[in-house]
Amino acid sequence: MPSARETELLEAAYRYVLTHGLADVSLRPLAAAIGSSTRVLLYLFGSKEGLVKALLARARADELALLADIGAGPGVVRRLWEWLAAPAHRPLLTLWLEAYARSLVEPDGPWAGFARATVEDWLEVLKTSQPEDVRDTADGLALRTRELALLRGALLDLLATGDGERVTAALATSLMP
Amino acid sequence: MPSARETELLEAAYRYVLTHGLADVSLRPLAAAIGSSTRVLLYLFGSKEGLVKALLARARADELALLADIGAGPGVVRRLWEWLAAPAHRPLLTLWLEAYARSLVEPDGPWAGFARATVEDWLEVLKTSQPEDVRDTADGLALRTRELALLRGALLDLLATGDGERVTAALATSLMP
DNA sequence: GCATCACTGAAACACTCGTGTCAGTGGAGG
DNA sequence: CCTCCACTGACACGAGTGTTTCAGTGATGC
Repeated sequence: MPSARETELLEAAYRYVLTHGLADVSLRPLAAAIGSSTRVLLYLFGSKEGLVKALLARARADELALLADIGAGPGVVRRLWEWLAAPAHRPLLTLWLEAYARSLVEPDGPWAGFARATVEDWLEVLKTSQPEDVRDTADGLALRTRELALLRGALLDLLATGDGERVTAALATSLMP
Repeated sequence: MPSARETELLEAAYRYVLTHGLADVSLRPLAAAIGSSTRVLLYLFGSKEGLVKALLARARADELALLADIGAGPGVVRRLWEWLAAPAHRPLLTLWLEAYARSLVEPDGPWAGFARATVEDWLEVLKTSQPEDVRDTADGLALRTRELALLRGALLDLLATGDGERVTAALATSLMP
């Protein structure tokens, strides 16, 4: 269990990487920005890898909190998209994509399994939102995989172009129950 | 116009980054792996940034060659997906995703505009594949944006899970003309 | 009062990084 | 032959990296 100071610094570091990216973060600038020192970060998190792992877990916690908040049932896709498209969430989602890509390129290290884990998290939510009688059928699996692909692909487009209008219009047919 | 030696080394470096990733490549290991030296890479490409830019352009050339090859007309989505799902193309696509994410995190530098550029490239291909009477309508734009999202989201899933069967099944309804 | 413990500061270590300097190669053209 | 020019090797420079060592703090609990 983390100490008070540890969660405090983790929170500050999390805010830092949301705007600076996680890929090429380095201890000294990070420590300076959050009013700490490399010595303390190393003391609390053991190593840089430990810190990155903690930050990734922190980001995942945000994601899981969202999924719990969204709930299940009809209209999930619409609610998920509304959340994804909100400008306030863009830094988090950019960070998410960064970690996703990284975990594919470098399957070892702190990133390991991140991409696969989020696919499964989301598929699970979509699954519990399906009517019971299709949940365990091949059609059900195909349908939620398709919904996930649509959301993620739309997100990619949105993050690159910022054109929320066009992308939301493209999803419109899926957003009507 | 690049010299013979330059394109030769670029090709070798391209093969290297396809397996090692582009994000944290460094000159010395790269030079050693392709039988060159940092001195020569710097001489030919001016700087590391120049080299990265050349590599990014090289990857994009692969992508554009594909798009030209696929052609236009009915069945594009199916043909595009067949190409995306081919295991042989996975390194290229992982590299593509890496560059995509990077260009969002770090809008300056050699990566600039990569994400936006590929969105436009692909939308263009999908557009010329649409029947003329919808090409310039709002519906046409929404439809191809949707197709692109589906393809890209499916690709994300595939790269993370490797589960080509499930993802292809999810796309099935879109793959039938 | 004293020991314990979480935390912190300063400085150093052993790297790796991109890049610059200076000196050559070898072959092609005059 | 001699000159030019694309290319290459060896090495050093300054900056930045994660990590370690050593030496403290200040508060808490006995």
